[in-house]
Amino acid sequence: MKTESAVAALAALAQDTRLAVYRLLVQQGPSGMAAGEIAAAVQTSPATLSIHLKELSHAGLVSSRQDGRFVFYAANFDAMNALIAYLTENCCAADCGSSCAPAVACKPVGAQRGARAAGKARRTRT
Amino acid sequence: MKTESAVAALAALAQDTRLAVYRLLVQQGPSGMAAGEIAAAVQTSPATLSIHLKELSHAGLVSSRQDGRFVFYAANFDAMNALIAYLTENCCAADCGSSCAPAVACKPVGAQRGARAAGKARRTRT
DNA sequence: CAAATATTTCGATATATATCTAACCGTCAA
DNA sequence: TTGACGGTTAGATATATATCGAAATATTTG
Repeated sequence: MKTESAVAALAALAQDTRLAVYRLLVQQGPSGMAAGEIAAAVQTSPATLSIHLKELSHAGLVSSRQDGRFVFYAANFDAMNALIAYLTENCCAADCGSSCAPAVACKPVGAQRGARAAGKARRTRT
Repeated sequence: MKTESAVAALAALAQDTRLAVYRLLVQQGPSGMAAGEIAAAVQTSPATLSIHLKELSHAGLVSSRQDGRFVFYAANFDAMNALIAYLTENCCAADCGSSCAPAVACKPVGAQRGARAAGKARRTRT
């Protein structure tokens, strides 16, 4: 993981609303949640939420999938694991007396990955 | 962990210089590193670094310890673990088909926290 | 005490971002 | 097609923050 990506991911999470949204999506699991439902849950206007979701998405932390007129967002667990690995990389390498436990974060076991295919929505534009 | 603390920690890490400093300290382990040495390593002016260290410290991510005219900073591993736990809390709780691996981050095993580790980092660069 | 070194604080400026209202685009149902 | 709903984008404003140079504080040394 590049520094750039890590900073983007951390910045995306370093905001009340976005952090609440992300944690909500983490709890929702791979099936995700519709934008409107998220907005209601975190009590934000749709416009503001949309910008926040865009930032989380741009940082790679969430994926979106269109379903009819709804847009479902889901946490991207791989991104979180990569971020944690980056943060704890070479932990205590300079301290000869210490050894470190490996970094492992939350990961859906046997997740139905297919749900990630966001781009396959319906054709737009008549 | 409170949302407030998590946002503070994430915001502290969401910046190039601070992220570099934090990762450096993670690699240094419990013995830590003097402020001036850190400044040299990340190529920042002492004044700017001081502000960044203050922010990391205020967020609970690093601890400081004065040794003569040096101030040693070290990563606070507990804070990182708490943050990761917070981010992955109740992972996939709403998705009955999934189960999640526990969140475990980098942690010095059998860390000699207050021990002699400090002395060896004592390098004055005149 | 005075000088030197290590670090922090201060004042100022430039840039980034969070939020709002209003308008716009895409999908569904008569 | 029209109308309604879900979601996104645009423009504007207010606040926060990253950086720098200079001065201040603290500790060791002469």
